Amino acid sequence: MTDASSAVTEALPEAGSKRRQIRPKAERRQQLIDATIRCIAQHGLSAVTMQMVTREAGLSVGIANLHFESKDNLLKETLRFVAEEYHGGQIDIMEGADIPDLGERLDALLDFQLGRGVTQRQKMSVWFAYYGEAGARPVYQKIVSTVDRLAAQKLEALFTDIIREGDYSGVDARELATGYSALIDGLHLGLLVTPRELSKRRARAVAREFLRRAFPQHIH
Amino acid sequence: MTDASSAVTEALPEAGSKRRQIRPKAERRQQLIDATIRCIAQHGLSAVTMQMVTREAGLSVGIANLHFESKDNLLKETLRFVAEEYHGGQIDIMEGADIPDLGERLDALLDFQLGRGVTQRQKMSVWFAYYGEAGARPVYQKIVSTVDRLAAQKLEALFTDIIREGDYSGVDARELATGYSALIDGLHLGLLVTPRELSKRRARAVAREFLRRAFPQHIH
DNA sequence: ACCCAGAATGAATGAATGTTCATTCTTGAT
DNA sequence: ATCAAGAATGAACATTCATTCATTCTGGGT
Repeated sequence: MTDASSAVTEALPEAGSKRRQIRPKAERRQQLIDATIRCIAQHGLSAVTMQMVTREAGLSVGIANLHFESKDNLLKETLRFVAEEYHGGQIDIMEGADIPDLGERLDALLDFQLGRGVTQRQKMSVWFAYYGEAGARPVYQKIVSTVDRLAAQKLEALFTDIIREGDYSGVDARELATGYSALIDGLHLGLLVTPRELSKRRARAVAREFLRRAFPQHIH
Repeated sequence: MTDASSAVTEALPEAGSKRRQIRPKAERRQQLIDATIRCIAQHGLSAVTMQMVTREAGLSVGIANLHFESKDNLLKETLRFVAEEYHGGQIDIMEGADIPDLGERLDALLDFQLGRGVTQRQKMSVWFAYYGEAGARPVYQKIVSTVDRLAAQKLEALFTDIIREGDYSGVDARELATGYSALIDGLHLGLLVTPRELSKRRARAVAREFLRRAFPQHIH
């Protein structure tokens, strides 16, 4: 994937560095997308303005319409980035030839899904902000559906392998994959909306228990 | 709870009935909340305007600020209504002395959670639109948390009873309740965002399988 | 040293939105 | 029949926001 941490060679944003910098298109795009993510997380999707985003990025308002054609497009591209980052990470692990043991691979998947990177408030906020609008905006539905379908297929394939290896009976890989995906989504929701009631530790325990119940030989 | 179907004695909205009607405060409030729900579902939370809502309700723009002080407040009260309707319905069933058999009570709960009333696109859209903003708006978090906590307690109590009755071992009621709640939330998300991939029928099958795995004697 | 393609800026513009309030209208009590 | 309380209206206002574009500035090529 593209490098998420964009501010590598960039000077510190402080110290009145008002000097205008010219950077390649791709870098500016990522810079604006990152700023958009932070703004959505902090203020909510419905409160995000172009001025807010460009100020967060340390740029002028005109630049956003230069690299993206409109606010709508910037939001769309931001969703695409988050969706691909999340699902791409999942898929990498599920395909993961680097982890031959299937049980360990499951563990790695769970770690990714409920670990530091994904469950950061920022990313979760963005994720569900778009879900909230998805009912009214087919564009968002399509973006999420596309990456989601691929991830679902990979998960089903992984479950199928595990079922074969463990000789589990009476288990439908497809149904189980649907359930597991829904469970993870629901736990993310809980972490976002009621962090007092649901700790990250407990969320992992719950997800792990779900897997253990289905694949007792592979988990623990 | 308050009567959700408000338009009982109201005349048909058609036929140029431009005559001004004076109605009690509570009725107008509900009328506006209902209109808000429809608007959020159709256009998305971030696109909802006061003009849109009042037109949908067949009223003038001034009326909204008469009964609610502001748009913010109208949205807040709408969330409160949806949250209480959903969680209230759940709690009624879980406490339900009218269904003595615990297995049947579980079934009734599942029917409610994934049945017609709740999974209507309208209600789901509203639900997740607010979840999306919850990260940035503590008010929303608080409203949802309050009702959510009570429902979680009732569910845990029900699971505890079932575990005792079925003599199930190695099952933690609290953890299982967290998992089941998360699963239902995740299935709602799936139904909203990827209705093509997840049918209502399959969502119910998945949830049912989760319960059957935990309480085999009580489900089927 | 010079130049210019195009990256970056931000004041200006016009459209949209939340809120107000002077006015009109309805209804139930007298 | 009359009246007052207050419910309902919608034009007007002030604000905010997305978008534009004339202008400025930068950095690599010559």
